[in-house]
Amino acid sequence: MQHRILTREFFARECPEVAAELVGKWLCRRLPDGEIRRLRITETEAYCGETDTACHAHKGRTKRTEVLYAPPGVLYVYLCYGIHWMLNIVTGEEDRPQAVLIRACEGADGPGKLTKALSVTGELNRCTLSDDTGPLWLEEDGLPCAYDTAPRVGIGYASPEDQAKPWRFILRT
DNA sequence: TTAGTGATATCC
DNA sequence: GATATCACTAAA
Repeated sequence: MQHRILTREFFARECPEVAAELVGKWLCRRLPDGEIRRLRITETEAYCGETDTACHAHKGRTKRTEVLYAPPGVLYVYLCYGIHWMLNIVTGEEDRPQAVLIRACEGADGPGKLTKALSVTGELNRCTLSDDTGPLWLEEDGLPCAYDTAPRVGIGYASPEDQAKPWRFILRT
């Protein structure tokens, strides 16, 4: 099976669309020691713009959320609860704060475990997704895959309408 | 169910 | 400067 590396164009669309299509793709990471690890994405969530009260950027641009306004294909990595790194990929046009949270991969259930398994830390924040010579990239295998949708989790602070949005995408196995 | 953990945002 | 919050996990 020929794998194709996802390019910038893939991420230059509305984030629910990108989040849905990322399910079943391969997250590829070159570890600091040079070892390459590839994991299939099983779960994503979309965080979509200033109008989405669940999105970090819904209150506007700050030092932390600035990276969400970057061009598509940029990584947004931040620390949660002082322990866990969260891995996001910026989508949509530049100046539109949208991102897809990679919630889980095959063999790494949960966003904190995922970044631990791939040695993803704040060092990768603001990095641009690259090809297979860089620290992190994505591949597709061309196989169609089915997914289920569900409301997002852990966003109790968002408005009821935004909490109800089916912007969580889970690989159907 | 709850403790742990530290950056960020929001208040003095 | 201080403190309240947080897109989580592991241990019990």
